Formats: sequence, C-alpha cells, structure tokens
Amino acid sequence: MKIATWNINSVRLRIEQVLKFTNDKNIDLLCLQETKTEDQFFPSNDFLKIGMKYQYFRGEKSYNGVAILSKIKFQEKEHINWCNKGDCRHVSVQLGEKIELHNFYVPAGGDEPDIITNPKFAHKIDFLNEMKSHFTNDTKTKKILVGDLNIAPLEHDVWSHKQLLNVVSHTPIETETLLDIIDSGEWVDVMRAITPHNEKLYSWWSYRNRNWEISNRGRRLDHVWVSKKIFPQVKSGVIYNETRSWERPSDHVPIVIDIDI
DNA sequence: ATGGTGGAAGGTCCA
Repeated sequence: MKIATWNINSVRLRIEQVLKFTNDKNIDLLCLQETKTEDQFFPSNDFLKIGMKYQYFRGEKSYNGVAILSKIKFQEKEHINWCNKGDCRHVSVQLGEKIELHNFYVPAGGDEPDIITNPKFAHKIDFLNEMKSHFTNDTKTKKILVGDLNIAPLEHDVWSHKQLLNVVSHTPIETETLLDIIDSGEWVDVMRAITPHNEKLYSWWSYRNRNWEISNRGRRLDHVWVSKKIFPQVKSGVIYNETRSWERPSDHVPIVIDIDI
C-alpha cells in the first residue's frame, strides 16, 4: 500500500498537480495538509474520478485544513480538538482491523521562538505537549502518523544547524520535544531510519528563495512515523523533490511510503 | 540587519 503525505498549500489551486502525482506514483492513500478550503468547496469529485472514493476531510476558510483520500476502504476515526481551538489540523482513520492512521498539520509557530511574547509559538508547544500525552498513553495500538509537523528535529534536517538554532522549526525546545514524542510513543521516524544521519534530508524550501535548487536551503518539516512493531512491514520511503520544480509549486514536497498491510 | 515570495482574500493574515 502506497501512502503519501503532502502539504499542498491550497488543494483547489493545485488540484491538477495532486491528481497527476497520485496517478503517476500510483498512490493508494493520500494525506493532505493546508487544503485551505471549507468542506463545501473541497474538490471531492476530482478525487472520486481517480478512484479515491473513501474521503475524510476537514477544512476552514483560508487557513489550515487536512484530508485523507483513499482507494482502499477506511473507517472515519476522529478529529481531536487539539488545544481546544476548533481548527482543522488533524484527522485520523482506521485502516483495516488494526491500524490507526493520523494526519497532522502542526502549528508553524510564528517568527519569535518565545512562548511568553509569541502566542503562536506557545500554541505550537502546547500542541506538541498534547500530542505527547496522547500517544504516550497508548503505545499498544499499531499506528501510522504523517503530516507537516513544522519541525526539523535533527542536525541534517536543515541546511545549517548552527544558523537555524534560534529559528522557529529548529529550536532546541521544538526539536527535543519532537524527539521525545517519537521516543515515548515508540515510533520509528521512517525517512531517517532508512537514511544515514549525516545525509541531508529536506521536504520544504521557502518561496522566498528564488534559486531554491541551487542554494538548497531546505528543511525536513514533513514526516512519516510508524509504530516500531510495524516498521518491518515498510518496504520503501521516498521524498519526491521533483514536484518543487513544477509550475506554481507547493513549497512542500510529497513523501511516499510503501507498506505491507 | 533586512527582506525576500506565495495563497486566500478582497484587507490583511499566515506561512
């Protein structure tokens, strides 16, 4: 089963790109973030036409929004109201009998990495702490977690560890908390588990860098985690950088895992 | 030290 995660930064603007990618790579189940549209305007029929008849999406006007679209049957599970904000940053479904799939869009956190002066950063930290307690409470259920977590946890998940230590997405409070969630939830960070730790790995390049490919100042903000128990079932994991060169691209690129379930 | 770009809106917020 091929599962993809992609922060698409407006599903309506980039619907043709998503459909092309899904067809070209033969994706079975697609998790999107930053769909940026209310449910009534979600392009549900476009996904139906390519065989993704199982759909669970939650969006809001202009901001946030997550979706799970699949050719393979799932049961809607829940959307947890993280931080009691009522925003659309999470959906989860049940795959088959035993596997829970979570799709997250973690708050970006604003510019200043200070929980006192910057409410957006405080929201991000609160969100992470809630994730930690949620997943630490249940390490028995087999799970897959994907999404834009807006944190690049390891040294080689950013283009310059030293220059980004005080930049939101790579500050110690964020990276340590994320690694703690992985550890206490008994997760495997799939792309890192199959890539040497001294090798650079990115999934996002800022729009503000015109020559993104030459300068290559990327960050690994998007992630796929699986429960330790099911990691042996993962056959491959690929980050498709090529979509960043498409016309009017998302600033994030998709990640695909192939897993036997 | 600063500002650089893009999306949804239809001013400005968010990334």
